[in-house]
This record gives sequence, C-alpha cells and structure tokens, in this order.
Amino acid sequence: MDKRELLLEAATKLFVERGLHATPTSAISKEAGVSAGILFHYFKTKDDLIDKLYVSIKKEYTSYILHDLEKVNSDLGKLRLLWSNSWNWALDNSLKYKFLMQFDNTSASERVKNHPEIIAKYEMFGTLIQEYINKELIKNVDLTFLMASMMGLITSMVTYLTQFPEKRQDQVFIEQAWEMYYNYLKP
Amino acid sequence: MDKRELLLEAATKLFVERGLHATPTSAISKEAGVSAGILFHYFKTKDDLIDKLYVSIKKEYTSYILHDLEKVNSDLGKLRLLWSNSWNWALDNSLKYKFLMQFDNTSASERVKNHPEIIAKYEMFGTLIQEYINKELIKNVDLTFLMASMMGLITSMVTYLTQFPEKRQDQVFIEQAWEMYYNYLKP
DNA sequence: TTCTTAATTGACTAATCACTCAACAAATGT
DNA sequence: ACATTTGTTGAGTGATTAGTCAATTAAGAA
Repeated sequence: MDKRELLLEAATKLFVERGLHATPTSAISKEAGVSAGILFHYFKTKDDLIDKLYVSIKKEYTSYILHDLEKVNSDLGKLRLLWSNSWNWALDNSLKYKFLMQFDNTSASERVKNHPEIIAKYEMFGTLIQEYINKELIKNVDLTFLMASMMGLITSMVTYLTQFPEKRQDQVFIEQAWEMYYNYLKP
Repeated sequence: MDKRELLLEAATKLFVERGLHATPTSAISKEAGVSAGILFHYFKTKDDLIDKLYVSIKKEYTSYILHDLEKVNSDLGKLRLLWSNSWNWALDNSLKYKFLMQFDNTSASERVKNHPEIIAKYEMFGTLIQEYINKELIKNVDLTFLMASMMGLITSMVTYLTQFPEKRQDQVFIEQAWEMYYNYLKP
C-alpha cells in the first residue's frame, strides 16, 4: 500500500489520540510500519505533514458533502442530502473529523485554509447555498456562519452517536436530526 | 501579580496561537515575563500545566454558566440566562474558549474530564436540565448531547461574531440567536 | 532580630526529536 | 543490457527542549 497514505493514516490516529505535541515523527513512522526517514521523503517537515494532512482530510470531507447531489431533483431534497452526506461522513470518519475540529481551532489552520482546491469546493458549496437563499429556502446568513453551524450541529451528533451508536439506525432519530437542522436554517 | 496565573494566561495565548506542539515551556515563561524555572515550581511537568489549564478554564466556564441564575424567576427565563451566560462567556473569553474546543477533541482530555469540581458543576447543571425536561420545557435528550449541541451552536456564534463584532450589539440578532437555540431544544 | 520556609532565578544537563545522508533496492526508461 | 531516476532504510547529528538544581532573595513566624 502507498506509504504516503499509511503515514497520513497513522498520523491521524496518533494526533487525535495523543495530540500533536505528544506525537513524534518517529511514532508516526513506527505506527505506519515504515522507516523513520521515509516520512521526510514525502513531507518536507513535520509541519508540512500536518498541513498536508489537514488539506487532504478537508478535501475529502468537502468533496463528500457534494456527493450524489445531481441524483436528487428537488431543492429541499438536495439540501437534505447535503446535510446527511455531511454527518454520515463525519460519523464514518470520526477520527478524521476530530482532527479537523482540533486543527480548525488553531491559528495554524490559517496557513492552510486558503488552499485552492478547498476554496474551489467552498465556492461550489457557496453558490449552491446562495441559490437556496435566493429561493428563500433558507435564512440569509453568511457562508462562514452556515458552515460553522453545520459543523457545530454535526459535532453534537457525533458526540452523541459515538456514545449510543445504535441510535444511528433509528429512522425517527434521523428525521429529528434533519428537522433540527432545517428548523435552524429556514427563514 | 500571581505568577502562576501569569503563566496560565501566557500559555492560553500561545497554545491557541501556535498550537501545543509548537509552544516550548521557555516561550511560555518568556511571554509571562518570569524565569524559566518557576514554571516547574508551579507545575510538575508541561503536561501537568496543560491539564491544570484545561481544568481551570473549564471550571471558570461552567461556573459562569450558572451565574446570577437565582435572580431570575421563570423557568424559561432561567434557561435563557443559562444560554446567554454561556455564549457571553465564550465571546468575552474567545481565547480560552478556543483552547477548550481544541483540547476537547483530544483524548488527552479524558485524563482530566473526571475532575471532581467539574463533575460537581455538571451535576448541578444536569439536575437543572432534568427539571426542565420533566416540566416539558425542553426535549428529552441526554445531557452530553445537550452540552455538545450548546457548545456547537455557540461555536458557530463565536466564529460569526469574531468576523462581525458589531452584530453583537444588535438586539434582533440576540433574539434570533435565542430563538435558534430554543427551537432546537423545545419538545 | 533571627530562624524557617517559600519563591525565584538562570545556567546546566540529559533526553528527545526533527531532520540528514550515505548506502542500497526497486522500478522505469532506452 | 545498462543507465537513470525514484523509493527506502536506519544509524547518526545538531538543535531544541523539558526538567533539575544550587544559589539568592523575599516573606513569615517567633
């Protein structure tokens, strides 16, 4: 398997488990089952690894949010899919999601937020949301706020469903979750 | 001024600014304007400092949430104060709040979450919320979920109001914020 | 005042850690 | 086949850093 990928995976696990400061690069390469030196073949520095990891996860997340969207016709249906994509990804990738949350609260994320590919996804997402706002399907709030609130609600879900995983199958719960979200957004 | 306090303040600032892993203890003592050695007089290790910082901030936050609650009569008024206390504190202490967010997403927080004083505050908060649930003032969800969702919504606010601070004075906005929260919680 | 304890300093040390590099292996191209 | 690039290793290095400690000062008690 691709060693770069192995390294990123190992790093995600250890960073969330121990925190950035308590995870030496040697631990990462050990966890990944590769030599210590190879890490610096794929990543210039430790900070570079961290930045690349952030970008890669953020890209995966933002891509998944828009996933299968064209298969739905109605606007409300699209919005609902947007939302469920978002929290399904978070639940299926809780480690990665936790890393995002952790890193987003550091100024270090400023270094990296302006990455072109992420900006592109945001813009796509942004025009879509703007369309919904124009159609008065949702409240007129700025995109940052909307993303942040989505993340906020999803974080609650992830926390909750990590504790009670069986609830995730519950159709009533899913419906409630959606209502909660939409209540929050509708004009 | 108390040097222990100075150290904790400096640490908060630097941790949020640079992240835990990029903040040496020497930088903390320098920022605090004290000698390098004194840090280890007040804190056994760097991790001990981090843990103590977390507990101290969490204590301050949970205390402030319950602040002035006895001055309000109606249940709904109390709930509203609970909420506004919570986000006012977060906005007035955004550095501390960001540190909490950052650290809560690390397993390191497990070491420290069971601190008796924090648990005590949670219990107080918990019985209060249980009362509201019994009175059917709010939905019957578990406390973890409720706290998490509150944090989630507040995080959105903090993100938003950091960008547009002038909105904070806006009465309409405050009213909307409350409605959003209550919509989310009412049965 | 004198004695005892606590606070404070900063040079020092032992350990850790990010990162290098020379050597080798594998793949790729010609 | 040979040459060239690319991937991989792990021991080694220099810098950084967490944490110590002997010495000094300040505070409190008697």
